[in-house]
Amino acid sequence: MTQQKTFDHIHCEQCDKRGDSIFCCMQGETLDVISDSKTCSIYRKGQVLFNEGGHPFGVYCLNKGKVKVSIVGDEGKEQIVRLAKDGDVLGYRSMLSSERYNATATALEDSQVCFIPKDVFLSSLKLDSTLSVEVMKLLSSQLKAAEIKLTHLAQKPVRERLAETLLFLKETYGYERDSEILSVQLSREEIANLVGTATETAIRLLSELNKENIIELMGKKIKITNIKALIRTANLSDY
Amino acid sequence: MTQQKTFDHIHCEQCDKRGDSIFCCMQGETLDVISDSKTCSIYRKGQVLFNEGGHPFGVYCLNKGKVKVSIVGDEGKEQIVRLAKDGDVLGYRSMLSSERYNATATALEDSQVCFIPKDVFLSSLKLDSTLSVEVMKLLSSQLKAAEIKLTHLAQKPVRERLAETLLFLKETYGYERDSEILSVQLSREEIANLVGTATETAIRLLSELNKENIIELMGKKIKITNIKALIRTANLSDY
DNA sequence: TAAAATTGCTGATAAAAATCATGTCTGTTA
DNA sequence: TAACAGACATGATTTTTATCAGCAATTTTA
Repeated sequence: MTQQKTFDHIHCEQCDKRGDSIFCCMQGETLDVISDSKTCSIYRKGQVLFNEGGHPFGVYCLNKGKVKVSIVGDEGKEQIVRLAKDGDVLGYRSMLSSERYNATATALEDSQVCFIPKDVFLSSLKLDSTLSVEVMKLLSSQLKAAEIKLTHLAQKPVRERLAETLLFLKETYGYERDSEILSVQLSREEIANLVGTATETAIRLLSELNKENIIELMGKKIKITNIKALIRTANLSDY
Repeated sequence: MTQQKTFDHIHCEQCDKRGDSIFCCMQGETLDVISDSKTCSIYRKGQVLFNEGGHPFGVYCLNKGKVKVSIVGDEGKEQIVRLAKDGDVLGYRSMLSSERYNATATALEDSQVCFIPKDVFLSSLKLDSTLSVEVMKLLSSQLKAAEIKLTHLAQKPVRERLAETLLFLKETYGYERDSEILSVQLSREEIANLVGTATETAIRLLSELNKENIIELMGKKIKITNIKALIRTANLSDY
């Protein structure tokens, strides 16, 4: 394993990302134990936090950065199942059920990641029932999201799913400051693997949306020029 | 609401389905409270346990029977996201996050269902940490299953997914006794909504598998005559 | 910085799947 | 039991999407 560069620890209590995370309701001693036992490192773009099939030794807390979580299908093709942002916790699921990882987590850009050892996390789970509740809520919302995504994959055409994916990227990571440019940069292949289609199809439909002045393509950067039209092409029942 | 027929309560401690359920590790007083507060009713085939959009008032424990859990897509088409069998618990997820149901649960055959009121379940969750752990494990495994299903929907052709679905039905509900006939009877439309395809496509591919002597169609009954060939057409990496 | 490799783009074609249309079979009900 | 509705089946057609191929642009690396 390559040596990870570390970054300055701050106490979890001071972490401004904690409010949105599963650690939001924790305090005092239990939080101290977690804070003291964590190690914080920087993952460069493309580096892997953990690998499908590997054994979990703890949970990863994304302090700052962007991470994709993906599964490799039977034909070797990547499917991105989730995107993680600041404050998100990764790799806890396999740990709960003492299984190997069934997904791979890869940094989409240079990211600061805290690692909490397995035994510390599990004992915190026993000691602090608010943590259990938060974990259950998180799992619930992820399950809900997965089932909706599954339904859309089964029922919606690629163009609608692509539009939906772009909106999802906006929801998740937002815009670059003072612009309508998405603040994630994904390759066309990654966009396709998020949408669930062939790379060429994704490229083609992106340039279609470009021609229709719904988005503007600037290399890897994507600007959403007409979000209303994008929502319309996503054809969502809610929104 | 129609009056449900009830069936004889037995104490949860005596329930032989409990071993496989999230209540497996519970005992003593906490289990008594659950057992005393539950109501047990019979849902006839086609009856709905709970509806997408409705408010959860408790959890459903399937004592005996078969239930489908489905989401209605934006175009009004049903997508079956899960199948429940004896011992499975339903509707706990929306309750945990105090949301409305985001799926509908419908009896596939006459089923005995126990209902545990919300407050009782939630307080048990606080009192008994083994229950929390089991809920987390259950959510984890369902999330894993959903992500795999999602990946297959994105990447595998319908024929493979249909074969996979038939194998899944066998895993979940097994055969009728002394035969290779699946013990669930679904309409062709339901099979299609499980596979994620058009009804005609499902019908066509079923009769293809029939012609190839991999399965045998007997009305709604499906006999798996060559499971090895079925596994091969499912084209799974594991298995 | 030049060469190589990867990524992005576009057109042509093929394959897969959905849709439309029609007819048959099944079970239900008047 | 006739007739009706609903489910099932199958053919024809259209639409959607994937695949293949070739080239341009960009990025990486020597």
